[in-house]
Amino acid sequence: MLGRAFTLLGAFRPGEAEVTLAELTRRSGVPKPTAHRLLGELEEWGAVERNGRGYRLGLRLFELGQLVPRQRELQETAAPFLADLFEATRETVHLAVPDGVEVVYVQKLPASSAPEIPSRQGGRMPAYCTGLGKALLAFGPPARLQAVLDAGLVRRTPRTVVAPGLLSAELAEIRRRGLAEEHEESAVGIACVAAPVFGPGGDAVAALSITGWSNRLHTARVAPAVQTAALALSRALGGRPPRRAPGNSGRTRS
Amino acid sequence: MLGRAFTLLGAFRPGEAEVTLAELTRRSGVPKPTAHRLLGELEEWGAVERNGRGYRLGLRLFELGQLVPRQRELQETAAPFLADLFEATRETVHLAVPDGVEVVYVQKLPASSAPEIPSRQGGRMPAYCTGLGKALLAFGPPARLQAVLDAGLVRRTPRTVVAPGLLSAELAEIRRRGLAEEHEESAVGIACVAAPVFGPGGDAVAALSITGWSNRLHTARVAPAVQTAALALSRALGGRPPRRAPGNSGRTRS
DNA sequence: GCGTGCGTTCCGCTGTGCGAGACGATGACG
DNA sequence: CGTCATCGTCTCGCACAGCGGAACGCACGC
Repeated sequence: MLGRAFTLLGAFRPGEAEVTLAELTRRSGVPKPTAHRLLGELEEWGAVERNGRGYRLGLRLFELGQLVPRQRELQETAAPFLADLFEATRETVHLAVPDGVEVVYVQKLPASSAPEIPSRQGGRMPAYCTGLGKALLAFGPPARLQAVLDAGLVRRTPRTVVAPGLLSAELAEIRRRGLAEEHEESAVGIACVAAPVFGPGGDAVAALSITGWSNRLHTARVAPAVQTAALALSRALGGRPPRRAPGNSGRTRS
Repeated sequence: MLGRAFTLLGAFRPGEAEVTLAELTRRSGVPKPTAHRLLGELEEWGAVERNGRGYRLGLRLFELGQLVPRQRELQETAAPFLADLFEATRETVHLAVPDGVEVVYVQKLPASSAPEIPSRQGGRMPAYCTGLGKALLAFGPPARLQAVLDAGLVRRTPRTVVAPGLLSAELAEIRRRGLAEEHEESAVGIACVAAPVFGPGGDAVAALSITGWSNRLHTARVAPAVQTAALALSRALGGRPPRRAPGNSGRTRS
């Protein structure tokens, strides 16, 4: 029963004002009388709201969602750093956390001149083809990358990297630089610079980025600001970057 | 069963990292084996996450919460206006919507020099003793005010208005000015200026405010900025303020 | 060792959840 | 207008899903 209810909740889509009972039944496969009954209970609790024939997700879910520690703690600590980065660059700022083989956007500060970026606060994107995701893969536990490779790499644009060897090599380079870039791998016209944010455990627990038009974003110009903000946020979270392997010939950053 | 699950979800509190099964049982009254079973199902779905003996709300609820039309549509439209107001005043900015006899905070941009304000994004406060709530009562359907009066007015600070007649008179004044103020009615040391935000239907669908220390906030200085932002947001939402009653002797604002 | 509290599992039983079908309302179309 | 399709709402027999007291092993403090 609980699964059925959540299946119904999962049938609501971004950007929709309202959905009818019939449409929810079609999407979820829950029979109409059952869906009708469950929606009635969900409505009692505030998880859905009803307007005539239309249902929409209810405010109670927003309230619950704001209690989620994984986003709340991060968002509270990160807010000033993100605001600073937004003000310094005037480009769209993102903050995301890893979840399975994807990233979940915890915060998005959209720039007014921003391109149509397929990200959304509370939304998900595959990790392997986003700057944020690659930063998280490069500095996360190896099992995270393995899960991504096991799940398979799917081409989303002509520039998506779908060869496991190429991705691994890119992640190694990201580890050397401490920065990830994205050039139209997840969406045409979009570029991004992302840096990992470290928690007390030593792995990247989040990543933050600047996103803009690929033919306009000066990645070299914004990269130091992104990394600065990420390092500052890492410190505020009680984390710090891992030690560089001694044999690395990476450039000195002292 | 669904009610039980939601009761368990409702037992999580703001600011907690994790809660044990035993504590959830104590708070919710759901017997331990039942709670254990339900939490297991909630975990499968991502609504809760587990770490040893600790449970916490899961990312899936954050994702769902970000789909809620009532906050999403408002937040997307309001974000630039709120950011402008924050930058212009450098004080804490709030945006809230009405729900029953309370306001729910949709967005909060905290100022670094802000007092300890008992508000929280996704949190609730009574309407009758908050600037935001009073703005919503003054410009909302009369049934909303009636529900508040029926529920009763409870003193929270020495300055809380608990006489229905005084509250109604204050709301009439707010309707004349188009602005609400709060002086330590919800929390000691806190002052606030709030303005209603109108939707296409003519009633206030939200309110926005500036909040600060009561002995430091120049309400007269920030009030025009608050009202400007609220009127701009109203226009962006396809709404506008109601006509002034012809018999009113309020000051002309042409 | 003992006591307390924890999370996990079991299993008989019952009442809750289920949904095909029926029904009235609505809207589009000829 | 009549017909058809789709909508949301309700019914009710029944079976099985949900329930939770009790038991158990583990951890911790005295």
